[in-house]
Amino acid sequence: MLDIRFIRENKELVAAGAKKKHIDFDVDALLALDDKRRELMTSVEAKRAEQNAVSEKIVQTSDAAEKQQMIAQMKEVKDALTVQEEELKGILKEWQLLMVAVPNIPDMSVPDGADDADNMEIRTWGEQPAFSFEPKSHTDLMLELDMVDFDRGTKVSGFRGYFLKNDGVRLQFAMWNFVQDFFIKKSAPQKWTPMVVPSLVRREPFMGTGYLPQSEEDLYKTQDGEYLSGTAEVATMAYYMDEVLDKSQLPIKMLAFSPAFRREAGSHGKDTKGLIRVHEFYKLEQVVLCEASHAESVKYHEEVTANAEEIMQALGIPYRVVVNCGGDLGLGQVKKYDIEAWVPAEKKYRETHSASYFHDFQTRRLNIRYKDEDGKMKFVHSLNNTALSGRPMVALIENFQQPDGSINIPEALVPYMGGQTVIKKI
RNA sequence: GGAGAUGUCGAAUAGUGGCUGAUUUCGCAUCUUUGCUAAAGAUGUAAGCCUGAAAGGGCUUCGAGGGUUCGAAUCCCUCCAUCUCCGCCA
Repeated sequence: MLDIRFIRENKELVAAGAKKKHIDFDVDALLALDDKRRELMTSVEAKRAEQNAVSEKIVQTSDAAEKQQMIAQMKEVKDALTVQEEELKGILKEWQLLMVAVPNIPDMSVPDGADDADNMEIRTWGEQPAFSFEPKSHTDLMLELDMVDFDRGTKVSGFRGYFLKNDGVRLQFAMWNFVQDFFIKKSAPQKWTPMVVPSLVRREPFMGTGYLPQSEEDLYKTQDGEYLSGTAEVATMAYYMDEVLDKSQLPIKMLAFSPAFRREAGSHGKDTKGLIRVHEFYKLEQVVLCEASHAESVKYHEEVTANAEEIMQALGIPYRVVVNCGGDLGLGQVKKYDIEAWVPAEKKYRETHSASYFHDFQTRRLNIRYKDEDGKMKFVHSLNNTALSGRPMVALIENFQQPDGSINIPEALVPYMGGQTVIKKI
């Protein structure tokens, strides 16, 4: 959400931002409604002021007749007030709906474009492995090594269901532990706080982070009205919801682990095999809250991106970084980098990390503030990036496969695998 | 699942229809006194919105949302949270 006063004063900027994101939004319609809202509000408040003033007189008057007369007079004011309040309520509802639909303004450095095909590669790291044989997919490799069971996964859980097994489990846990230690070592000068956060989350945090109301169909919903979140970002961002932070606490860096659930409503035919696109997986997420400064946001955006790159480098997974174009940005995002790992069987880069910053778009909705030196309350800035999801393991398995179908363990993970250096058929 | 209790300004607390946007204590900030500290005293101590060049004025907020009333922290309803007891499950 943006500040209505900012929108009023910068309507061209807001309109241009929406256009760059390829989001239809009529700023003039919002501003017209806002004029109506303020006009009605002024009138309602004047009537309330009158009511308050006369109420005070009613108390002070001892003359019973005069009192009765004033009460009668106030009844009329109240009736008129009720009518206007109803009208205002309707307008406010409509206004709220438009307000949560206003897209945040993308950064100057975001390239133009309609969708992910227009994202711009800004750097690559690592060598795409040159295989002397036709590389297998992670699906085949894992099945042959008994690391996963999709058939029973589907039987038990339904479409896209899976069981991780044996070395699949050990490798996955090794990766969690490696990444967690990576951040613990990173915890100077500012501490990364490891957290395990809920996936079962109320509606408000989804509204606050910008996943609702726009993406309702992508979320699982319980019969009690909560939703299952697709990323730990939702609960982690809401941790400080409705709180006023001390400036000395900033930046707050959280490393949050949670299960992630995705309905994949719009991608029924895509990636139907393997672990690339599943309904349920686990995720470690970097979430940062910093002071309200563009420079700070940019600084930490680069930092959370660098963290993910360092992890990929330590694992030896070739990747590239793209800067997402306007059309591929979410409603609240100012700028986003995707890190995409090389997936040999597909001969493609596939997204493994998504680093974005939001300025105060999320924190305004979530009401997370701090008091600045000038004594003013400000909304903190927020940003996040994946630390590790299930996908890097897919890339790792395919990139490290050997002619005999075994998988070499990257050196960094060997200690986390109890000294094991290779996954092979026994 | 059943029964009951509670939710007030950073903390604790007063407050059962108008004189309460709200008592008191602590905390915190500034100032005074002081060789320094402590102690004492004085003053202040929310946020949001509307309006205004500003000064200022106004509105809203006592867990949240509705309702009753000319008027609600106070009465009624729903929800949320916490606590106690019972049941159920492990």
